[in-house]
Amino acid sequence: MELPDSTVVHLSISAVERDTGLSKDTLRVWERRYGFPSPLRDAFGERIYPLEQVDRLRVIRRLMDIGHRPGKIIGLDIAELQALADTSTGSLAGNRSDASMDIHPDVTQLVALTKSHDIEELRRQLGQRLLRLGLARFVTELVAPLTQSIGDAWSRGQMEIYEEHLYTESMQVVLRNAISTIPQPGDRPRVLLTTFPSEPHGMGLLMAEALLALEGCRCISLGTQTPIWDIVLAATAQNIDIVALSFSPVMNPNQVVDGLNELRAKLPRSIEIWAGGRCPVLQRRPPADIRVISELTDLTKSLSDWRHRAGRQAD
Amino acid sequence: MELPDSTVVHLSISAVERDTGLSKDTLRVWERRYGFPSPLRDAFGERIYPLEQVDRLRVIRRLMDIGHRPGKIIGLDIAELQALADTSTGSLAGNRSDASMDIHPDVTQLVALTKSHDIEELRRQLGQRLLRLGLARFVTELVAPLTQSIGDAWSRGQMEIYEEHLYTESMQVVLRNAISTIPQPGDRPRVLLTTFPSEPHGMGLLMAEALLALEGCRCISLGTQTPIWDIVLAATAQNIDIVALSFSPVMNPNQVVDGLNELRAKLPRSIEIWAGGRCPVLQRRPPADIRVISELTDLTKSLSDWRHRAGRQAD
DNA sequence: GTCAAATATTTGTCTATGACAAAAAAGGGA
DNA sequence: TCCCTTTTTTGTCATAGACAAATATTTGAC
Repeated sequence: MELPDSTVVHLSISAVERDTGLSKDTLRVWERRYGFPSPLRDAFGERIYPLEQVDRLRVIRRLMDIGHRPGKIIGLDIAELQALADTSTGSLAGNRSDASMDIHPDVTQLVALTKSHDIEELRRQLGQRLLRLGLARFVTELVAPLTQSIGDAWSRGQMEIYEEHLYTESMQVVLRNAISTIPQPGDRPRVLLTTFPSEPHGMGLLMAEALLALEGCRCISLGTQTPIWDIVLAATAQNIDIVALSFSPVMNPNQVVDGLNELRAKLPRSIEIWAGGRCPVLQRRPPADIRVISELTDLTKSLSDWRHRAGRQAD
Repeated sequence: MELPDSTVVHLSISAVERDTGLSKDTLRVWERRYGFPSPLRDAFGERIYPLEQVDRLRVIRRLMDIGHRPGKIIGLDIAELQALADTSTGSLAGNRSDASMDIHPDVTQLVALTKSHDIEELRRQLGQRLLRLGLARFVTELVAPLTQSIGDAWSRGQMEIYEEHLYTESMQVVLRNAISTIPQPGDRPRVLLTTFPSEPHGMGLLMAEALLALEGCRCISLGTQTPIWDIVLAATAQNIDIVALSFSPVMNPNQVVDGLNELRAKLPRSIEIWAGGRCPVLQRRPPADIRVISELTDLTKSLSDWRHRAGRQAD
């Protein structure tokens, strides 16, 4: 894969923030404390980061997402970082000590297919698996582990972001299609699905929507990135029973906890908040009065619990 | 619509940044210069913003998006701001002086339907319109003006963000479904569709994808928010002819221009960049070597131009 | 009067450095 | 091994000054 030689070899601090997800404050304080990154300065005394350093920052960022601490890894060079990425799995950082639920051969095959960039074939294969398994099993047994494998591969540097985007786009098409064919949706509970403003990943929402709709829930999806106040407005206006939120490992832990607390404070107690997704902080510091859904399979359990409670209240 | 009384009446500076889209730097410098916002301080001396001020900031932000300048409007109170929002249309700030292409009655009806929150009916109506008009006319004559009307209504404060999300979600379902039924996609040009990392709106992409696919393009969509470097990687790996980007008015003008220049520098000259969307800066300062698509209808024109050029080169 | 060039103002983002709370790691005893 | 306390790490907040780029205003020519 031959790439064009870039005339722009340096990035401004805001470009680096955009490309690495590290805030300007963090970039500056790292420079002060650890001596890395060590950007050059332009004619105005402003930081300009060589591409090489930006790449290293990206790798560091990925390692931090799976539990490494900056102070320990920031001094390592690219090769050492890569070695670390290869050895460490997502099982650092308090991920539930799953026996990694032995990976289905289909999953490895589909990961490989994603990397081959043959989108048509990928989409065809996904459609075929969907038909074979049925939507519920397709979601729990294939989509969930596959999405996680893709995420793991990315964090190990074995997959580019754009490849993840290609996968996500294909899978979304398949899932949305399947969801829209679910015959007559039920009436209760009314579930509002969305993510916080800093969470752009929508796969979790689609998986949840599929399972909930199959169980007869009325799902109202706002898509991704809804401001907290608007979640409150939507929940009250739509007479919602449950607000379901999805979090990916990339989300800033503080934003997760602060956001959930803020939302809990603003929503009436009668509306439940369910938080799902592979986000470490949900396990480590689960906020009060929030139901944390660790596994997709817990969703149906939580749902029958809700129906049980709702039934008793109605009596 | 009765809302819960919130126990949390103050927000931290990062929460305000998240909810208003104004950077921390901007919030602090406004306070220094204009005396607004004027947050209280918590026990640690950190800013805490009353909800009332956050609301005012949101209105100010909306007015700025349509061309007002902060210095002129920051002193106004909520009522005056609202009055301003009602009078000013999107025609400030160098929007092409369209005669607003007299609004189709369907559009006003569908805007009203969106505000009524009857999603099922909205989706049904959209599906019906699609069948009646055909996909191409549906996109150019209905989706485009409707989406703009929704955006205008939002910037006038007549529509909440969550209502916009409900609309977007419904329309996306309809459009994606329609796109997936387009029979056999053509082969060339190969078009990569995506947005920059700070642009979460995906409607423009879907509209473009629909029109391009109808014209026989091979569309490869990465969804929204792809890092620039990954756009480059994807374009080269997928043997792309045209990278099509979509921009909404909310995007920061600097990020638009800087991003386009960066992308242009990193992509081989043989790959074209097409930039579309109702983003004022695209008209005011169009970057060099980028094709700006002002109107959706220009898309087919640009496409035949491309085919003409490609044909000549092949000779 | 209109239009273009020159000047002035506005505005966002950058700089630097210090401080501190919350999270994580390490230490100490049952 | 587990729990509680102390220490270290780390991100984010604070202040305040600077300046370029964008926008508005004035000047001068026609």
